[in-house]
Amino acid sequence: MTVSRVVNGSPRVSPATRKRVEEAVAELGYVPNRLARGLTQRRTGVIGLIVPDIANPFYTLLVSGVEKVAARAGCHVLLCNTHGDLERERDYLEDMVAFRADGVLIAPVSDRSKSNLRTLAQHKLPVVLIDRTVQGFESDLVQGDSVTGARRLVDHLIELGHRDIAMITEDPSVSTARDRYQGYDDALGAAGIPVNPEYVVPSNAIDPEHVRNATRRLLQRPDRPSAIFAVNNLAALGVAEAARDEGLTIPDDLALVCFDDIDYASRLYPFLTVMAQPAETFGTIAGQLLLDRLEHPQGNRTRTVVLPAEFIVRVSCGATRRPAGAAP
Amino acid sequence: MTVSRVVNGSPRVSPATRKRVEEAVAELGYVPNRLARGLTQRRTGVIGLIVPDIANPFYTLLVSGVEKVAARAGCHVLLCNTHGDLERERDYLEDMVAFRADGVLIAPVSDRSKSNLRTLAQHKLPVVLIDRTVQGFESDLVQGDSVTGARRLVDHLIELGHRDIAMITEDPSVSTARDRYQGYDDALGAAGIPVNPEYVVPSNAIDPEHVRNATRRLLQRPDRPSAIFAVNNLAALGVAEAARDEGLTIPDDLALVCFDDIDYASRLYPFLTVMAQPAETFGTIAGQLLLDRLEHPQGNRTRTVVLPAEFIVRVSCGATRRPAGAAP
DNA sequence: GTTGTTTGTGTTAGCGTTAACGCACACAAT
DNA sequence: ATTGTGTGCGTTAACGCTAACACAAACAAC
Repeated sequence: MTVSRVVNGSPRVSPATRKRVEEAVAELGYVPNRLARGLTQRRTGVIGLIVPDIANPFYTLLVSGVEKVAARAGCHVLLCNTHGDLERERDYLEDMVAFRADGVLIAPVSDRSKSNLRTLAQHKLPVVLIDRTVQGFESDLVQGDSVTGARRLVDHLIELGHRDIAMITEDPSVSTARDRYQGYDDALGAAGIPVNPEYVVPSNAIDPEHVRNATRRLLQRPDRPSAIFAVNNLAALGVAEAARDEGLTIPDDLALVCFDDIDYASRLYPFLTVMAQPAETFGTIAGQLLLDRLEHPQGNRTRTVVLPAEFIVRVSCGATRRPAGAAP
Repeated sequence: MTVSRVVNGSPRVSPATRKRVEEAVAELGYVPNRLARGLTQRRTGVIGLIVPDIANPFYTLLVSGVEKVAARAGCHVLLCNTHGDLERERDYLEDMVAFRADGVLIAPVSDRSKSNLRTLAQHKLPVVLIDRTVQGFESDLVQGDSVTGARRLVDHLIELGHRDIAMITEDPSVSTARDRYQGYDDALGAAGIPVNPEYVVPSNAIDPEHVRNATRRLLQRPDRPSAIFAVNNLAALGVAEAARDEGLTIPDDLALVCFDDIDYASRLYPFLTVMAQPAETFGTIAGQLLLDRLEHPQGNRTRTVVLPAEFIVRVSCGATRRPAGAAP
């Protein structure tokens, strides 16, 4: 018990005893067992972080942001990668309960994650949703403004003279895909361009190969579009590969814009015109919301933070002929 | 106890009892407490993963690989980001002991991580080093062949006619930096080119801004080099930015090669000539080594796996004028 | 009918902490 | 001298699980 008091810095220990304990701790290499501590305290200092794809630069930065605020608060991150798979998501969420994580940050697979999330609610684990909402599930939330962002991107294409604008999207059960389609639709509508259903290509945006194939088929059409709005960065990557496959040059033969930057790619060579979301900030804010809720568990009202995206014009949309001062 | 037997699938339970327990579990939403289980079993199913920079695409893919094999084995990953900071690394390692992680995968900061790692050895936590060795510390290890890879890259620059070849490197206490310098030195030596110490620029490769500034100074010299070998992908990124700052075009005014690909960047737009290491495989192999050691704790000999890198010629070295079929 | 063996279930103790309380001692106030 | 107030440290029990053993009942073997 006295050891516990020393380790936890309780003041009710005499300096002499404290010193003796500290010496013993140092000599024996004693490290307190946080499992045992978690059992008694009902607090583990672990938070779960669940994302569909760590390797997607958007989520990578998000993870990085979460880790940063967690570390600052003395918390640790259990990282889970669902690969967009609902079952894996369910298992991971149950695991978070089993490990008695203090809370969970999750970029859910889609609206169908709702039943998975109820497990958490049952066990009273605080949750913060990131990037994607889940219809019918209320909780703290950090998201971007997809409708406005998409509108802006497609408006830009229209201003450049494009009228045959396709969208590579993903399942409408994903809130961001829904919202971005809405922005696309709004932009076309405002310009008096009818939506061509053949130009709205559903795909699996988590997998660039899938996008690549879907886009190739689109580009092989006799009435192929002159511009493409990709629902996110990895979809844009698939489009770029498909264009190369088809011998088309971006932006000369095909304009391309998308949501989410691929920052290292853009810094290396400023190619993609994007709505860049502050991915790391998504993570830090979400982390703070969760930590805050851990400190004030009584707080009842759910909070929503909407982060603005930044419109960055580079080469792929065709607005500029080449990147300033760059190769090749 | 009977519940425990049902949950763990022990055969010594009657079907009737098993059914009753399962029904109760479902109805109550009971989820076994893994902290308590960890306490009795001395096994948590958690492995620690410690890297210097999650956001570096190399480590991101590595993390992804580790998570994949861990998940397959029913293990979970505690993710730690040291930002190349020795103290943070020490704290994290101690935390891994505190959480009674079953083992640790670590890409250490440098040779100076040795004392940090001894904490683990004391507590008999299995360790697998990834990417970087630590002088004087024996353990399982997964690494690339940096000497050969660097030699190949610099040989390539020499074949293209370059003689004024600089290297952006990092602290020689980092094994990969040491090895890659060795390859650079070997290549120049074999070509009879003396090493110009002014061309060997030490930098902090974890921070592209730092590299950028160091490279700008290098490029402002009257005898600026015609080619640069960057110790890794993020260093190359700093070089690319510095070149843009100085109004130089890559590869026309400056050739650039580096270790480690930035895969999404390269797929979007094939720019960098690199030695591409199989980053995800680093993670999966390391994970397998650790899991194997968890199953066979008696195993004594440490194992070393060396993974080959792939030499990929793209635009930045100047060997080709433009990427096949791509823009702009 | 005695002696094993197997099967299903219960009991006890212990994993390493800490919350909550207990108690001796010192020191001050009445 | 009595009462109160801290201070420093120890004891007990509990967190939720499982290893190890206990034991009754059923079933087989001699």
